[in-house]
Amino acid sequence: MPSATRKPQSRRAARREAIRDRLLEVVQRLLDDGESFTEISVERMVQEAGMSRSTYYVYFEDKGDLLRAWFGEIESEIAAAVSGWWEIDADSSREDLRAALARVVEVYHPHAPLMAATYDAAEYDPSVRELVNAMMGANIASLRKHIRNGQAAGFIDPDLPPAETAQWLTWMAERAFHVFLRGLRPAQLRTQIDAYTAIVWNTLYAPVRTGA
Amino acid sequence: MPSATRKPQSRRAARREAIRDRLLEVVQRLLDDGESFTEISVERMVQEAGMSRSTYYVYFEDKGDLLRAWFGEIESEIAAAVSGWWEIDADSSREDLRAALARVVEVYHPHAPLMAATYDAAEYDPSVRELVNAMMGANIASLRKHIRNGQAAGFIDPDLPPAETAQWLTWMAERAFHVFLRGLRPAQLRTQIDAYTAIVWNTLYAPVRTGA
DNA sequence: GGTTGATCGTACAGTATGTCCGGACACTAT
DNA sequence: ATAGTGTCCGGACATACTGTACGATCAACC
Repeated sequence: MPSATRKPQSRRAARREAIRDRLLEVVQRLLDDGESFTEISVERMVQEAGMSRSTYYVYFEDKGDLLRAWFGEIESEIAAAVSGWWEIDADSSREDLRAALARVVEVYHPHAPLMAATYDAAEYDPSVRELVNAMMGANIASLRKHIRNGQAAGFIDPDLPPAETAQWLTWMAERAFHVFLRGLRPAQLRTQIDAYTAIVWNTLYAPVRTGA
Repeated sequence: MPSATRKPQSRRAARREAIRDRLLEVVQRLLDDGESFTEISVERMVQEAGMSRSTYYVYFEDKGDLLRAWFGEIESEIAAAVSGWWEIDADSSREDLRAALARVVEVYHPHAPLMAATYDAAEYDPSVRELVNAMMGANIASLRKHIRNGQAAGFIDPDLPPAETAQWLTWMAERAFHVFLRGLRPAQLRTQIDAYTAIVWNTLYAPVRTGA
């Protein structure tokens, strides 16, 4: 009998992580082959990972649980990358912005397929939807705050409506990351980052620079 | 017996349209209640429209066929609205741009729920996916051409990479229309159109104006 | 050698999709 | 009136996927 003090949860949690990673690898591969998460059945997933379906349901509540387990871990990594943007201020150059946005793209890029799967699953799985909405909400709120600060400090176009502009720009990035940056080779990202930088720079920061 | 010269297809086609509209009304209502198209079963749809499930399959191939039938008709309406944007040139004011974009938003807005459903169904229905990709591709190509023309004519920032910028801006609009403009009352659209105009104006046209 | 934990196979209920068919009903031409 | 035609309904069916349950198996470990 295992002692009551030795928590039995930790072994199980570790096992869950191992299985999760094994499955995510399979899912990633199937996604790269052009299938959507909705089209991938648990049976298929589990079979290609060499595991029985019943084992899956030992560790995961349902199909979406796999993505939820992954999302929780990745979220902070993304948030850390994005936070570099908020350090842009009156003293920053366009190159500084480019570096900050490039970092976001580069951190996001390897996770694009699974991220897209998560946004896909959000369409029919309410608990995934909640996660996704929370993340987007947080990102939008951060950018809105940055815009407000920048307007107060005079380095962001004062004519922009902060909340709405934050919404448009944040969702723009979301689509870009999931739809057309996905699958690009790192070298091909350069021009995409150029375009992203140009849009953000021209929209937010350029108007008050050329004017000054 | 109906004469062989009197095409029996026309009656059927008309009937199909009538049924399609009846069903789309139901779907629209369910979507407005916060459900996603994936979550709505044919059974439910058909039942709330007071029709049998077998009748549905007389007129439609599968679940996605309903959306495909609708999408074909609506596409040209959208395309017509967007084409106003391409008339912006060196002589146009920011107000002209705003009017053009406002028209796009206003034409799109009432169709937002069904459009979102179509983009949702694209995740698991390949033939819907094809339609959606074709439309986005066409829109992106139009904007890319506009950017190229504008750069040649000197009224659009020459530093922008045309293809990539077109991609980012087009997908930005897609998300906006489907995700957060959806459900807004017409009066609430004003500030959103302001933000949209500001982003497009600052990105494309403003840089070469303040500079000149 | 017996206990434990992890996994497997299988079976089951529930739900959805798409197909098929027989019957009911109305309209219409003869 | 009646037979043909178009339209719809209800139900049955095959298939597929989800999530749950349970007994069997196998390896590790005291």
